[in-house]
Amino acid sequence: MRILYVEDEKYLAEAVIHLLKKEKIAVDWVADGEEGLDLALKPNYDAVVLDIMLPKLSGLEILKIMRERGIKTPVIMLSALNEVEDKINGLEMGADDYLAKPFKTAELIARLNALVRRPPLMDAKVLNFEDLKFDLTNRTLNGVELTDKEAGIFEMLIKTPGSAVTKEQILAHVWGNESEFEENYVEVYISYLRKKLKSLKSRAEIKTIRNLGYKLVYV
Amino acid sequence: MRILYVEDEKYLAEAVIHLLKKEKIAVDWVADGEEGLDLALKPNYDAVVLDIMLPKLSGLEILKIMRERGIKTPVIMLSALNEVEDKINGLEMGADDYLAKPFKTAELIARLNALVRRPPLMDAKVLNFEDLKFDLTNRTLNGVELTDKEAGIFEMLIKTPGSAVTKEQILAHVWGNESEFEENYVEVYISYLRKKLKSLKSRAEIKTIRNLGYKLVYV
DNA sequence: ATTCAATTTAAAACAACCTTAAAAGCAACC
DNA sequence: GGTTGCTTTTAAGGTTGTTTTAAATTGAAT
Repeated sequence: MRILYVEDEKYLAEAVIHLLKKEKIAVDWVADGEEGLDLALKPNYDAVVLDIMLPKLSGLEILKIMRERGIKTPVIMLSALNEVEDKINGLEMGADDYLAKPFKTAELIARLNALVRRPPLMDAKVLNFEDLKFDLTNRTLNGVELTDKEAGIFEMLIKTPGSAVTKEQILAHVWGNESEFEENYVEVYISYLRKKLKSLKSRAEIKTIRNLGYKLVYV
Repeated sequence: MRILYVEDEKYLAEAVIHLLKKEKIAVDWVADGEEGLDLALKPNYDAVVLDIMLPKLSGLEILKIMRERGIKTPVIMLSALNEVEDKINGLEMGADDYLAKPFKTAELIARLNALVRRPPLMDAKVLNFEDLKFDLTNRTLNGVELTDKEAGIFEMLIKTPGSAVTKEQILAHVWGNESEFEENYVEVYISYLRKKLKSLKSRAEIKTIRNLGYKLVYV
């Protein structure tokens, strides 16, 4: 699960992020409303957590614009000390849940899981495509092991067989916010994945769509 | 058997825990409702014992949220002095049993055992995997003795042969609530277990899956 | 033909993991 | 009650596999 967390209190954010990571929840964190809005408008997240009091643009405004643009990503609002009015405003504007500060991170995790409708832990998932069987718990593809990043990318490809995934989506999902050389990361790992697919003698392969991205196809 | 016990009366809790330990029941104890909820939402327990009157979040609320989230761990409710209404509420909300305070710890033990459907004592359980025979009652693996922690970890591995167990799952199951250095505990004990497996000349071994966990495999 | 995107490789940097040993904790025994 | 022996925790250094970086090569499009 990947979420966007817009929060201006640095220390709080760091603490929360640390705990979310332990739950295998990847977090993109930004500290002001404008940046938050930019990221929230991209369809890269399973959920968005918005503080209300923020520099430049409040959480409520972000939410409002998101919904106006038709972005349906689930949103959890955070606000200090039970400001009831905010709560009402938030829920009316289309927030999916609400959490009063201070909150327990575990409570946030629980609500995130509920929102993303994923049972709290463990699910021995296996994804199939033609002659491929991708086991998420063991991170193996037809028996051969994949590394973290390989698995992250392959999961995206096999979940949308036939339709393309952009490099930006891959970067966002597997790496989060990063700096230089980003696109090459994906290229490198696509190369590794192709090598592994070939070693499996699978008839599936990763097809490049120039200037767009990649997709998994069956030849 | 591992249980979660949420109780704000410290001295009562200590007394009860002491007696449960004698029965080989491992107990995680927390004193307030919020912490209780956090832990109750994880699938780490064979049963949960909830006092009703608690700071921050009542036992009934914890139970309610647990069931909403689909957590099916058996729950025993505790409440002072036959508050009949609480009893009814509790059972309606999905509690599995109910005990009025003050109670005899032996009574609690009996109900826990009943709930976990395990005959009061003795069960000569033996888990097998390829050339390994792990005897839970005297904690021996092909004859060699394992310590508490070694056995706790090995049990998890041998119960899910072929699929990986994460360090977090191991920590939760074998240690419960803990603080610093946690991950290293697991690493140290995996190392000990490997040493013992080698001394047995078993063809089974513990495989590391980087960034994910461990699994038992046969070479 | 030239340019820009994508591929591939290999080395360096990094983080996860392993191992060991000593310290601390605990329980059994005299 | 202190000694003994065993388990668990703490800590640090070494090892290995993964990820990042970078640069050279290939391939597609105008």
